[in-house]
Amino acid sequence: MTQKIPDLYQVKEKMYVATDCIIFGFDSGKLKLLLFKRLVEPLKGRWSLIGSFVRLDEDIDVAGKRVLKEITGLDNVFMQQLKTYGKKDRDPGYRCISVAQYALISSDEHDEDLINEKKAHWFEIKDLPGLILDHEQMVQDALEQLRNNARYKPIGFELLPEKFTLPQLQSLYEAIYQVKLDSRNFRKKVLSLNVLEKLDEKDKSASKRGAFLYKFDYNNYNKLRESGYHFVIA
Amino acid sequence: MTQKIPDLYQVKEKMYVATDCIIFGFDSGKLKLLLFKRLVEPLKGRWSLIGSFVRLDEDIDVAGKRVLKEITGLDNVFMQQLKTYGKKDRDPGYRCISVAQYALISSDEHDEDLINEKKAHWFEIKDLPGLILDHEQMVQDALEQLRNNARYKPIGFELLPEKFTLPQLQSLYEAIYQVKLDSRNFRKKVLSLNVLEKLDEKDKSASKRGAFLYKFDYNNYNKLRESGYHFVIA
DNA sequence: ACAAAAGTGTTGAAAATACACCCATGT
DNA sequence: ACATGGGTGTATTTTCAACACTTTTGT
Repeated sequence: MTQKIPDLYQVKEKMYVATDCIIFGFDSGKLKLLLFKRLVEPLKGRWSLIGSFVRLDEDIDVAGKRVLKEITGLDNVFMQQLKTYGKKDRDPGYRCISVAQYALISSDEHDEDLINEKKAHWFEIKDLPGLILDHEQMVQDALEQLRNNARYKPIGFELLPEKFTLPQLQSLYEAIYQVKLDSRNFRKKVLSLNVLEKLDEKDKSASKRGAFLYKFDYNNYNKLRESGYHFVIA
Repeated sequence: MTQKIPDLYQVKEKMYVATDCIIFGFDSGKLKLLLFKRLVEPLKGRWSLIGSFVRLDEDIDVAGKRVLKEITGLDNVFMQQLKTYGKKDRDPGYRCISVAQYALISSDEHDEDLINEKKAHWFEIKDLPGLILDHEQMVQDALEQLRNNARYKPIGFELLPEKFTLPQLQSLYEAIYQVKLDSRNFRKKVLSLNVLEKLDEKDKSASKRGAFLYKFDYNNYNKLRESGYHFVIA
């Protein structure tokens, strides 16, 4: 039989490649999502994720960071690729695939003026408006991945400021998983992991007594990982 | 201040979009990967994953299935998107991003002639040759995801024939995680999940006594999932 | 003095681990 | 009869889950 070079090596068609950002924040005990009112046709005026085409000379993850910077003013944000959406008819205009990436930002940090200017709005996760195209699917998938990952990696910490209190951390996990946790068991479990460093300061913004602040200890976390341990909160 | 529509809505450049397939198999107690000797320049003769450009009128996941079919002759294979590789210089020739997908196939099924014809070869996971471009990274990432997923979802079963024995299943998990498991504890745990249906047949290919065959029970598994259970083996 | 959130221990149940021998069968 | 892999039970340790009161401090 003759050896035919398969067709697949030859078909070379180009497509539009975009990235969309699912931006999670945490504020007042609520898990939130940053959404945008589209300023341009088509679908002008509808809520959507923020996205951009990826430039020819730009890494995809860099494109995500660029978008995030343009919107929030933030650099150095935790961002992770979620999934690529590539149904041939997902965008009615032209063939465009989208690499969705999700970001976790601590909501005390972003630039509010910038967000207002871009007609963006923080929505509670339980109360999202309808979104264009496959953006609702993206959000569902991102939530699922966030929940999976927050169980075994400390990415939940990315949603908090550098220094945070245990009640804040607990409330974050409660918001992510939509459950109520017992504070005694929660503290026991978290502290037993030895990945939190207790500081000598207190945060008094949430109570008169004040709660001790902690920092996440990446060194200890990495040691823990290497020894094959699984990080399970909640 | 004037509201400027951000640049990002306007840059529209097209790129090549490819998909690469990480094909896992399980055979003789070893976890294996199907690799290909490249038939075309550039990098002709080097080992690589098998891939293809995605066609303009083709969903990305469909492209993956097409590639898999061309190589193994198999339809209806478990396949899952891994990650999109989009560094701007990942391919030296032109800007090309690749959506990596991984497949799990039960090694008794594929078409050997087809594989020979395509100059493909099954490599043990512990003994892989060097690969082109970022394909080694893809394989590492796929392994990590396989290990993560096999812990909480029954995807390990995809690597076995429809009917399999408990010693086979145990050996599969041992191959995935590179550990030795205690057969009593393993059986206890797996059977306690109630997702296996014991058949009245035995497989005598591995021992004189023969081992009972089991089938995976998707109904019970789905019930289990809905009740929020986490599937943890090993 | 009181309201409001922070912090703290114990007990019982359940799950995970460690561990060694008999069984069935083909040769 | 023996070699080979299949199959089984129990005791110990560890982890998880349930549960309520005292402390601190600003008003």
